[in-house]
Formats: sequence, structure tokens, C-alpha cells
Amino acid sequence: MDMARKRSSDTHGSGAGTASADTDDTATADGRGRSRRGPRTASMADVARLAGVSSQTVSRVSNGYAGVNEETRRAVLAAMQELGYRPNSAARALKRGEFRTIGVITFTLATTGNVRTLEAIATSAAQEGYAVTLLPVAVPTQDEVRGAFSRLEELAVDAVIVIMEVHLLDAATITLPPHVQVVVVDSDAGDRYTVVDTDQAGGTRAAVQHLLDLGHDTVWHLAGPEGSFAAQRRTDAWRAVLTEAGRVPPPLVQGDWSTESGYRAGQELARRQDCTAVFVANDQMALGLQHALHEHGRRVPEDVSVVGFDDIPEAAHFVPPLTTVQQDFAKVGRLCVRAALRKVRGEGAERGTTLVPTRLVVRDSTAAPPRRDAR
Amino acid sequence: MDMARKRSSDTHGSGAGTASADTDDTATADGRGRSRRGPRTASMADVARLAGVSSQTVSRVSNGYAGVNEETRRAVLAAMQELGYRPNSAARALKRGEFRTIGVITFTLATTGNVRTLEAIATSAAQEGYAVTLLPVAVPTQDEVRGAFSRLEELAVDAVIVIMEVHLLDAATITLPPHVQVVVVDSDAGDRYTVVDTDQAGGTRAAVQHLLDLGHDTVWHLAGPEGSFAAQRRTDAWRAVLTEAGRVPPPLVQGDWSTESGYRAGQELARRQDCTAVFVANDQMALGLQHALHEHGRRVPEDVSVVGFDDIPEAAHFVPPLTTVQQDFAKVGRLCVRAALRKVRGEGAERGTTLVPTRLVVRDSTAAPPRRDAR
DNA sequence: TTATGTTATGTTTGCGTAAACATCCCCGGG
DNA sequence: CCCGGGGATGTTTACGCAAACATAACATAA
Repeated sequence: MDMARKRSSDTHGSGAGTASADTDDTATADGRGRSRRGPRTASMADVARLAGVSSQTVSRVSNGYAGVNEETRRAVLAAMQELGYRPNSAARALKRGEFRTIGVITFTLATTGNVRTLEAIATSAAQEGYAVTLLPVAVPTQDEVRGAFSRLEELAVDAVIVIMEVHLLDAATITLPPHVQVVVVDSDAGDRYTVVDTDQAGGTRAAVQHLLDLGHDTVWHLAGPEGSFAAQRRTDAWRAVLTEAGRVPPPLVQGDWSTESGYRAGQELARRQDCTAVFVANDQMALGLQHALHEHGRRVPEDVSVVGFDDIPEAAHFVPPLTTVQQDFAKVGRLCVRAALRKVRGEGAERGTTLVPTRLVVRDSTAAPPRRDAR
Repeated sequence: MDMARKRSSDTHGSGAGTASADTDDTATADGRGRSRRGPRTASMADVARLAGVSSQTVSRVSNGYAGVNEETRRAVLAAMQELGYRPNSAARALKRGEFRTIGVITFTLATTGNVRTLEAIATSAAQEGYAVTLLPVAVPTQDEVRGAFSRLEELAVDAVIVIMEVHLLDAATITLPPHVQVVVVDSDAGDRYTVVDTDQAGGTRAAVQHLLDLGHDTVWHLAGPEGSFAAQRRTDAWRAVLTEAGRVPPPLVQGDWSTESGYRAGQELARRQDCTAVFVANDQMALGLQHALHEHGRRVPEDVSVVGFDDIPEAAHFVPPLTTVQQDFAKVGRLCVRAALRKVRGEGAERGTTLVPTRLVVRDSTAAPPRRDAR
């Protein structure tokens, strides 16, 4: 059977089984089209037959339409129950032209932000009666992204939410079926797509200002990877705040979101006595940074203050507990779904960017700078 | 308005319909069966017309069947290209009776294990040409799980992978379409389903033995939540190792996987001077534990040794870097997918449990116990 | 009474695809 | 020169559902 399907070229086998099947209508039970094994699942026609009504009435009951006599309705329901009837989603989708599914393209599930957003998306979507299909992109290259979109096109989705750096999303080269709507998290493509994002700038400002207020001369920055919009925006805001305050931004230190990269960066920063405050672009890197500082005998916050970004649940238990910028991933996810569905429903397909506010959570990793002789 | 959209049955005039479709978006919105707005996507019939062949030939090309003249094939391909043809997955699924999709039911994405496993599943599935649909279950109650399964039944999936405690999966009350296959991660339902799991016992033994070898009299255990099979198994193995070694297992301390619960547990354990070694059921709790110990002036590993479970990327940068049991989530995911697809293909639907080996990673959170006068 | 709704139900049709079956054409052997 | 056998392609059909379009039974207003 299976072989027949796969190699297919010539014989397609199956012939025999099929031929006999539909020759007469009672024997139709078979299910040649249906799943490859086991008895076919009941169809509307089966239910209709058992309930003594037309399949259209079954459809009406199945979809909760009004205008069905209560008695009939109960009979149909009973028949459904008895046969274990489940509407066939493929047929439904084919008929209605919509899949009630949202595709999510994401590069990695290694960062908390992506995962939390994904979870929120899945939950929100479920509430709206939509399923979520995951499309992992192995490597964030243009080709890979294009590949994912391409697969997506054959996939049964009504809308797509992209959680990843979207430099890679070169609109020109991607042809989506016109009915597929796109929502993007973290991008500046607000002119072409609907973008939902955390208020990166606001969070960064709060973080950096907090450090300045504590008396630090300036604030170092451990940034996220180069390609990331979120990272970019945090970096820009960091620089802007310092400049506005008349401070000189120290050289940028770059990481890649990973704890390990934070550790490596920390090994360098630990050597710089003039570094008393670091704004780190995410909590995971902050953990690595704290580790390195600790190893080099630089105490946090006495010698160096550290602020993170994300407020992952672990942050409260870092040593010391991390001051960080809290992101409302749940809300980001919810808004994504809402925007996506609005588009699907043809309501307000407005473009532009929606920002979700952040909140600075002050814990124990920040303090006034150590007193020094030289200014 | 909706009606306007839906009528069309007559006008649909294949050729005309398509051509006119994009002339304007409201009136012709056409897309009778198709999505609610925008020009309909090209169908096989459209391609066939353009290429001057029958739609069956297009189908053959589309599915890579042999027996199509090379020249014809190229013409069809060109037509597809020109029209931006994409096979309609709903129609395909309806016809073939399979969706090429795997559903994943999961309770939370808050634990690293689930996320990493999910990611591996998605990646493996993608390689096999399968998509992954996510089914979050808000609350892990029997009802919720049943609800998820119920939704799943109407959902387009060929197989299901369950990543969660499966006490809740009472087979008796769940009726799945006969063709949907189930694979479970972390359960003891090996007799009813295929189960893929990490070798919890092996990892635990390595961890506990490591602590005993260092000279600790006994080892405390901070366990995962009560309902979890994984937690249960780690606890059982921990107790078994101690008993076999002739040690007395200290009272069990229970957490819920969260860092916070580890912290709370740590506050209690820190007070017990006789506690010199703790085997923690996951890394996140270990972080909280370390935090609490640190707060109470109990040094790790000088005063207390700690071993975690999972080896999350952050563990290498805890203070101190955590000795932990490494799980191969990627492999778990791969095996799940393989098992699920084997079932789908009707190959070996064998039940039973597959265990994925673990590895103890020794870092700096474990050492010999402090010397004491007594005993 | 008859026109006119209203409500409940049935019949037809087509979504896009692919299996099954039917041609058609060309080629070589008898 | 005709026949048989493939290879290449076309035609029909059904997958399960639901929109559109009947129809039928009854109630109510004119």
C-alpha cells in the first residue's frame, strides 16, 4: 500500500480494492479515499442516513445553524454520537476556502522571547478556534526563509506570523498567495506588514536612565546579534539616551543572545575598571556576564551594575537577582493573533507598528557606582 | 456582502472567472470557494489550460510521476511558474486522506525540556515533509486534555505527539479517529502507546552516584511536581540508588520545576546543616536553590553540592557552573517523529518505551562534603 | 378564500485533486 | 498490412462538506 503511494510511478496498486468498493452504494463503506488503514471515519452522509435526514441537515446541525427543528437536531446529534462522527477538516477547508490555522515562522526556540511569544500566540489562537502550525527555519538565511514561505504556501494556513529578524524577509523575492496575511514581530517593515513589537526603545530608556540616575558616568552596552531588529533598536535607544544626557557612549560590545556570548563579553568587560554599569540586551547574556564578572572578582552591583532585558522567570534568582526590563510577551502574542485574524477576516488590514509597553523591574544587580578619586 | 461573495456558483466560468477575478476586488471578489478576498489562486485546471494539457497531466507533473513526456513536463512547469500555482493542500488532503501534519499537545512551554523537544520535533517533521500543529492545553486537567484531543480530532493531523504528564490521558474516555496515531513523551503508558523518553533512571543514578562517590553520606532530592512521570521516575531512581548503597534517603522536598519553587525549597534546605548534597530534578530549580543557599551563606560546592537535570545552556554559567545531567532532547524529538511516522505509514506500530541515554556533565557545583567532627 | 410569509428540510452543485479507467498514437513483429 | 503492446495523455469520478437553490408544510394577513 504504502509503497504504491510512494513510488507511484506506474502501478499505483490499490486498483483491486477500489474497483469493488463503489460498484454499489451500500458497500460504499470502504473508504478508498480515506486514510490508509482501518475503517473509514463516518461522513455526513452516514450520519444523515442513520438519522433519516439529508446530509445538508447534518451540516446545519454540525455548524450550529438555526432553523433546525429541535427534535431533528437531537436525532442528528444522537446519530453523530453513535457513529463517532467528526467533521473532516480537509473537506471543510476545501469548501470554505479557509483553514482556521495560523502559521508561525520562527528561527529558533532557544530564546525566551520567541518561546513565550509563540506560546501566547498558540493560546490566543486556540481561543479563537484557530490552530497554530509551526515552521522552523533552520538557518536564518534568505534562502531558508524563502523556503519556509514556500512550504507555507502549500501548507494550510490563512495567515502567517513571523517571529524573527526580517532583514531576511525581502518582500520582492517572496510571493505569497494573495490571501495569506502576514504579521511580523520585531521588524521595521511597518510600511509593508503589520508589525507588533515590544517597546524596545522605551524599555531601553528606562534601563539606561535608571543606571544614570544611580550616578554612573556612562553605561556600557552588551548588544544582541547584528541582524536582529530588536537588538538594533535597543542599541540605538541606548546610544540616544546617553547622547541626550551628554555622556559618551563606550564602545559597543556584541553578543548573540546566548548565555555563552554574554560570558565571553563579560571576560573582556571585567578587565575594564572604568566599566561600572552595563545594559545587557537580554537576560540570558546578563547571566553569562555576571558569571564572568564574578569569576574576575568584580562584584555585582558593588563594582558593576547590570541591567538585563526580558525578565525571564529565572532572572529573579540570578546571583544577584537581576534588574531587568520586563516584556509582556503574552500581550505581544495576543496582539499578533488579533491582527492576523483581523486581516483574515478582512476587517482592518492596516499596516503599521503596534508597540507593547515594558516595565523596569529593579532588583539587586544595580547600585550606585563605586566611589573613585578620578572623577 | 457575504452572499455576494459566495454566489458565483454560476459565473464561476473557469476561464472567465479567473481572468476577471483580479480586475477589481469587490465585485468580482469571486474566489467563490477560495478565501474570502483577493483573486483566487490558480488551480490545476488553470495550469492545464495554459499549458494546453489536461489537469490530470498537471497532477502527474505536480506529483513527480513518471510517464510524462519531458517536453510536456517542461511546458506544465512553465505554466505553473507563470501562474504561481501551488497545490491546494486541502483538496490534496481530502483526496488522499492524509494531512502530512503532526499535532503536538503540550501543557506548557515554560520548561526547557518541552521546548527543546518541540523544536526537535518540528525540525524532524519538516525534514520528512510534515508540518507540526501546536495544541496548547491551558490547564492540565483531564477535561482540558480531552478537550485538546477533541479539537485535534477535527484538526488536520495524521498523528499526535503528547508532551506532558499522561496521568491525565485516560484512554477510556478519549476516542480518537482510528487513523490518528499517538506517541507519548514521558509516560508509563508503554503498553498502550509508543513512548519515547529520556533515560530518567540512568541519569539519576549517575547523578546520585557521583555525589556518593564524592563522599557524601546521603543525597537530598528536590523533586518535580507530583503529577509528572519524569519527576516520579527521577525520585524513584534517587531513592533506589540510596537504598542500594545502604543510605537512608532524607525526606523528599518537592518543587514544581520553576526557579521560584527551587528558591523556596532552598530556603528550607539551607537551614539544615546535615544537608551537604542535593540532587535537583531540573536545572531551573537548581538555580533557585543555589540562590537561596547563597543568600543563607551556604557555599556551593564547599558546603553543599548541587546536581541538576537537563543541562540547559545557562547551566554552564550559574554561580557556580552547575553539574547536571544532560538530556538529548533533539534525539527524543527525532525519535518521536520517527515513531509517529512509522505508525502513520503502517509500518511498525509497536508499542513500548524507547529510552534516550543521558550524560552527566560535571562542573563546579559538586565537591566533597565539608569535614565534620561527628561521624 | 388566496396571496404571502416563515420555517424546516431536501437536492444540486462544485471546491481542487488524483485514482481509475479510457483513448490514442506510434512502433515492431508477424 | 494488420495486430498487439506500451507509452503518453485525456475523461470521469469521488473525496466530504456546505452554499445556493428548491420545495414543502404550515401560519397569518388581506
